[in-house]
Amino acid sequence: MRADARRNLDKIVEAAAAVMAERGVGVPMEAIARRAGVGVGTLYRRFPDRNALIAAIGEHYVHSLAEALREAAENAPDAWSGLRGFVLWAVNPGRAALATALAELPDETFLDMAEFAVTRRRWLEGLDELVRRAQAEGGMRADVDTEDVVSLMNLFVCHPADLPAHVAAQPVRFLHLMLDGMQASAATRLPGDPAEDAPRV
Amino acid sequence: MRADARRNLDKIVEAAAAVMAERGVGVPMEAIARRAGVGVGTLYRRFPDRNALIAAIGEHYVHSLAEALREAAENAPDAWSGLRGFVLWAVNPGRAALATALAELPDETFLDMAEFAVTRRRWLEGLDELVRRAQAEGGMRADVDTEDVVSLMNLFVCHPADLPAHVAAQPVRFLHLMLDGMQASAATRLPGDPAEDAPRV
DNA sequence: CCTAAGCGGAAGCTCGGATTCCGGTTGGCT
DNA sequence: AGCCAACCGGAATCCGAGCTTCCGCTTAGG
Repeated sequence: MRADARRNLDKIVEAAAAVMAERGVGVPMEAIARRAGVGVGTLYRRFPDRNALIAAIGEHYVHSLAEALREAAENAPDAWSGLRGFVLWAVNPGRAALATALAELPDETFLDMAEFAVTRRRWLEGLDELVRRAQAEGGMRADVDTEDVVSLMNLFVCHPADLPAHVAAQPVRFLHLMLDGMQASAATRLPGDPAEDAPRV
Repeated sequence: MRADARRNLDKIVEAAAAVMAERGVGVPMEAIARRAGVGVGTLYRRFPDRNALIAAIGEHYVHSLAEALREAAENAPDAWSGLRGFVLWAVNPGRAALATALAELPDETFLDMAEFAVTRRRWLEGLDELVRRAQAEGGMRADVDTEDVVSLMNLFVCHPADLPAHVAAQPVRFLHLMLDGMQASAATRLPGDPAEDAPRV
């Protein structure tokens, strides 16, 4: 692989991550190419379709998530503030924002990316562990689960262009509100609790 | 206007509200026509473009919001639970969900709908009043404002199809989380507070 | 200096969705 | 009952955004 080709590849992945974070995963290929400063031809030579591109970005993304999570879990004074800090970091619009798109990608896309799947699973497990710990320590309400946390992240992260203007302007503000709602001290009864909402026979 | 034409008009508005609530404001005109059980031709005869349709729905919508707000404000035991009840009601996916689309409509659209603008303003004022009251009574944290509440509603309401699957499946759950975060008892420091975040000179 | 790898971006294609239009239908008045 | 203007449905047409290909030109690297 020639040196310039290599450089372009990096520029493309970086640009795609940025543009998709800004305008959603469905952004025109040409917009990505333009941002990367290359022609669409170059883009297509490297990535036969959008999914390949998403998968490539996802790989970077998940790695950085895993890294940040590890760091948060280790350095925070307690599990809940670690979790809070991690989510705030991860949703920063500057980071690539692809969790939902990744989740929706057909499995075939990852055929030759075994390592990626492993990292992803490990990340989810790490998050789950941190959540449980935060709950055990009493910082986080017990009726919220890991999947809720992931959804919360996705809510702000996946289609920034479609968010109401005020939310898009300061997503961090709303993130704080949500996180505050996840605190143990905020707990009210949440719907969807199987024990409570089961149909009475 | 012939009686059947009148009936169709109502069916169209109702269908459009439902379909847009489900699939976003950009949903194909044909989908609306199908749901209403009429041909696209009929749709276009009544509403020259999408905006006219949105405005028509918006009128209904705002009226029902205003009504619900009034009721909540009067009947709830305290302002905060009234506000909470109102938001939970308003975000119910069964209701028309158009606030964002309405806000983004060009002003020309409302040229011959003076009454609508009035209702809308009055609704906003009522909401604002309820918020202030909830804060004064100590039920709601003071660093959240009316605009935040509106944005929160929009967040769940505007493009349901684009929400992460888990959120879409039980939006009420996330709504509760957000509302819990708005309770006075949940308050942590929120970013975006001008007094605190002003650049230090 | 040579050549194969690599590049850019115009051209053509696809397809979802908007919009038109007209032959057939029907409400409602006489 | 009979008439006709209002109204309807939906096939046909139009349109443009975005995808994908392809080839003549450029350049890295030996």
